[in-house]
Amino acid sequence: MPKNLRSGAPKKARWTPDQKAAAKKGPKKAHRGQSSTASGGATYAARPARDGDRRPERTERSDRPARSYDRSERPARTNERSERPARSYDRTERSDRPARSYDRSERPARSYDRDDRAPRRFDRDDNRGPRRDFNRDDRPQRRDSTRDDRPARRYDRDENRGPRQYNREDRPVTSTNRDDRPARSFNRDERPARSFNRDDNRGPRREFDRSDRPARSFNRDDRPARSFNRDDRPARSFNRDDRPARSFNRDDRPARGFDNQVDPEAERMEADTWVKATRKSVEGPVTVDADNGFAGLGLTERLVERLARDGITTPFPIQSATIPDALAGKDVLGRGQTGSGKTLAFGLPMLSRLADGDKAAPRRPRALVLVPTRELAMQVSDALEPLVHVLGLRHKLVAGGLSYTTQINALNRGVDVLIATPGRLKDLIEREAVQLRDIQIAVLDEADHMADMGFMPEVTAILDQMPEGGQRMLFSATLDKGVDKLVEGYLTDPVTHSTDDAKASVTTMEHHVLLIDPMHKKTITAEVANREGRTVVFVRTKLGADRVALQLREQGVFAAALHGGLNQGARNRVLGAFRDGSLPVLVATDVAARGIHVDDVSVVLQVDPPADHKDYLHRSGRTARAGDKGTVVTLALPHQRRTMERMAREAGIDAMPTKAVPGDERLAATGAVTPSGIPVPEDKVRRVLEGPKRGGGRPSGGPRGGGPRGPRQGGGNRSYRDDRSGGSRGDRGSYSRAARD
DNA sequence: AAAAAAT
Repeated sequence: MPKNLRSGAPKKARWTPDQKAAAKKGPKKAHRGQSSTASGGATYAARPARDGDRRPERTERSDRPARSYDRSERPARTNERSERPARSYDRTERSDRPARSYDRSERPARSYDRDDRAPRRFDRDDNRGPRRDFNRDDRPQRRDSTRDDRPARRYDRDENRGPRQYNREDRPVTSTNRDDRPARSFNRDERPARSFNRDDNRGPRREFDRSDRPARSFNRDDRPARSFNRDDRPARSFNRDDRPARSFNRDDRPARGFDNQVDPEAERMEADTWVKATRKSVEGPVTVDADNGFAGLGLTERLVERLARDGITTPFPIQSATIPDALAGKDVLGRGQTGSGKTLAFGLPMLSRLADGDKAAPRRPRALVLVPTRELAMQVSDALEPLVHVLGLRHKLVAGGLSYTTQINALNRGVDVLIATPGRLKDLIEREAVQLRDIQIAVLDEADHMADMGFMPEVTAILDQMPEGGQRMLFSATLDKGVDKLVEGYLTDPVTHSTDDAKASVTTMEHHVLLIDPMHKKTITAEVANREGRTVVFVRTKLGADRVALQLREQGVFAAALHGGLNQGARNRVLGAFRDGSLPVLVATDVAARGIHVDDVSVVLQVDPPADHKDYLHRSGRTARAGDKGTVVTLALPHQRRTMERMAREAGIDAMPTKAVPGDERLAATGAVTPSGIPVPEDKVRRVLEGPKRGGGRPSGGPRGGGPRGPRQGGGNRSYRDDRSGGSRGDRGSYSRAARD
């Protein structure tokens, strides 16, 4: 019997010794005499028979014909099910009941069979064989054999017992078949007694069920209602709201829809960016001024000009340091946090070098940029887009959550620069959609993250596919063991350039570590997050992100979660809403800790402390970008104080933990405002985060539309990336600031 | 723990 996962304690505990005794003396027992638990009997006693109970029918076994007749008339199959105990009874091997559900799960068609059961019942009593034949249309061999095959069947049952329960719980497919499955399997597990009861005392068991589990009996009788309930389930409905396509996906495994479902919108947004960038690149003539800092670095003139068109004329330190060496084809080890301008630091020389060579052969890209998250990949792709284009090169973003087709097609046409996350790239390599033997330049961005245990095997597998002697550039915030290994294994005489020291060097950033009582965490989180401007709230887990976002909304702070458990479309929408200002608070896992660029994040609030000082710096790097001011607030529970002190030391920040309570002036000093307490209406959340309308809406969706794109679309595709062109910062283009990361 | 591929 599986452990009772949900309730924590076995239901058995509820039975008094008297009840147990009663159970043992139960009527059914009398003729069965082998109930393995007392539960059925006990519950039986507890509940009087109802009109709806099948008992009477059952009792009347003798008039089987009549019965089968009744059965056929019975609309709900469920009822029949409950009668099954009789069946198990026939089978000497009761113990195998679980096996039965196992079979079920294996036979999707089963639900259909169910409707057919009425006849089956009939058969059952008299002639087992026939009945069975009827039900199992799909098993020819069985059909002809009647009694002979019975043993075999039992055998199966026994064997499958364990598996079956397992399947029930875990298999999405199951739920797909039956609307009520999830609830059901749940219940099953909770009621150990049930399977036992089944055999012996059908009636009792049933009563037990009914009285004990109102919801269930309700659902059973009334299936439609149940499916309805399904929609109400929080986690689920959340997803649903996000993804118009979801109902469509429903047939798929939930996990899949949730995780890596290819989102058409994500695809379209990708295409959209491309169009926009292309349009921008053909605006009026530009002159490269004499004081253009990029002019003297040796880059192809077209690139310098293209940058100037977007007002980018002064290289960041890491750029001026790295570019000459990178242009010379040397291996480069760049140390610097995101925000220091890494994308252009490797992107410009890479493209400049590629500009001269032959075009890429089909499926054989010439350069590879490997990044740890999809968002980062998109950001890099966007940043390089205009530059790639101006050189007449081609690039492609290859990452999970996007369709294989476009990626494979692009690769077939030939791609010069591949921007990829490791998983999908490896997948495509295995599918022979791409090979890396022509890679001349490889870049590892956020290498310290890529060197994580989880990433490392894939990363090295990919690196091993590339020819030796190619140029490798590796950018990392730190040089710890993992990165060291990459450097030793894959870089040759690297030139190291570092702008900062993996320490907090940004002087415009303020750090606060607040020592708080656990009971105040929710309130304080809401206070700190509730302020003018954008706030990024970091939490440790995906579940935590959802939870904190919900709690914030309940307290009147408009927030939404961003994490890897969302499908790509939802990720894009959330990030887009945050970037365009319609969503003030982003609650994220570390998926957003690195590289993600959003302007004007005034506060980074770490509800859960980061894992280490590197993460601290990466997370805090979401604020105070490019000279802006920013505040980093970290909440620490008492037991986290020492860790936080150490981390602050390692990160080079000056912030001793100080106690804080809700309404603290210390919080107010950072701009915190006590939230209204009026929950943010869910439809507002939906409105802001919803995808393109389906059914009756514009064919290709809302404002991000797929229609002809004219200048009026200047603001364009906000949910895909930062696009503030035309704003106060001038028309610096899509890679204005993001590119400097 | 999260992220990164799905089947």
